[in-house]
Amino acid sequence: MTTTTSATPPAATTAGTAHPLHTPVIAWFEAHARDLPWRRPEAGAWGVMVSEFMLQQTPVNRVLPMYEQWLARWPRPADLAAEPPGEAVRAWGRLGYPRRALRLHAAATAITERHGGEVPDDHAELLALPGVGEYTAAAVASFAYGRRHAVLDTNVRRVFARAVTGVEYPPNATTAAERRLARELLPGEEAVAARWAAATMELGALVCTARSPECGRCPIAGDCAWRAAGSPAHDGPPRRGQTYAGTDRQVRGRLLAVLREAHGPVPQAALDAVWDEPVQRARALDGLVADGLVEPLEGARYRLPLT
DNA sequence: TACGCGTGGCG
DNA sequence: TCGCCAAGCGT
Repeated sequence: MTTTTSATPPAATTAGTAHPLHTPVIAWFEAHARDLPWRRPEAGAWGVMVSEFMLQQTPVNRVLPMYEQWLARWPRPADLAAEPPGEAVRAWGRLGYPRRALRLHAAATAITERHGGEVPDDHAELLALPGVGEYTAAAVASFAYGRRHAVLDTNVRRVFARAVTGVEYPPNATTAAERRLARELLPGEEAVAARWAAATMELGALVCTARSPECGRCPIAGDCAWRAAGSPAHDGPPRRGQTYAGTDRQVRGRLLAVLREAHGPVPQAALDAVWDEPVQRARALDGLVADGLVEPLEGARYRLPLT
């Protein structure tokens, strides 16, 4: 829906890199892709970058309203860079992992200072920005600028693990073999490669999901190595779980929530009220300060960072 | 390499 | 109910 392609070329690629999965996956994408705001032309590269930061480990539905608020308030990198980092943290709301807000603010500052206010289109320059790793650099270059990069996120890794490798889940950490496979499967033609990147991600997000894949709706079910093997259950080390209850993360979340909602300096006593165990509470607060998410003031008071 | 880092919805 | 899961990054 995001483009008006007529007559999709037959998995056309430059070298001998055409692969039987290209055409059905891209055709499926043309028919079923969601109309997400960061996929519209008016989003621009900055919109794509903001969405990618927000989508790091956070579901689309929770990102949508925050994305709209951020783009309305800060339509260009320089607009965000002109405000204190604490404003980014406050506007992050309850999206989680608030260090992303700090890093997005720092990235906006770097873009303003080093790139004339324009999000760079070069993978290496993107990678040099705070909070931009291998995935995000490839995603911005591919989705915003149509460049040819293997985009390996959790969705794509799962699709490849199943369809090509024949296992239910990819390894815990991205391996060299996965990167090689992703490069090998990448269509040779730049515009097709960008389409493929978005299409494989969308297939993983909508059909080839982690918990209950809907193989009946999958355009490549007939070519899927995992199905051909009888959909064997995951075998190997357990997938990395995330602990939360009772951890420092939960304490940090509570402390930061108080600071987000306050608009002046917050006295120590207000922070002490959110967690009764003093050692853990102090450790969590120290961590927030060390991360730059909280600024300590004179007289045992705290606020979101002004610098 | 493995771990720490938020939050909330779903099966 | 509660563990799993969600477009990762930095160290």
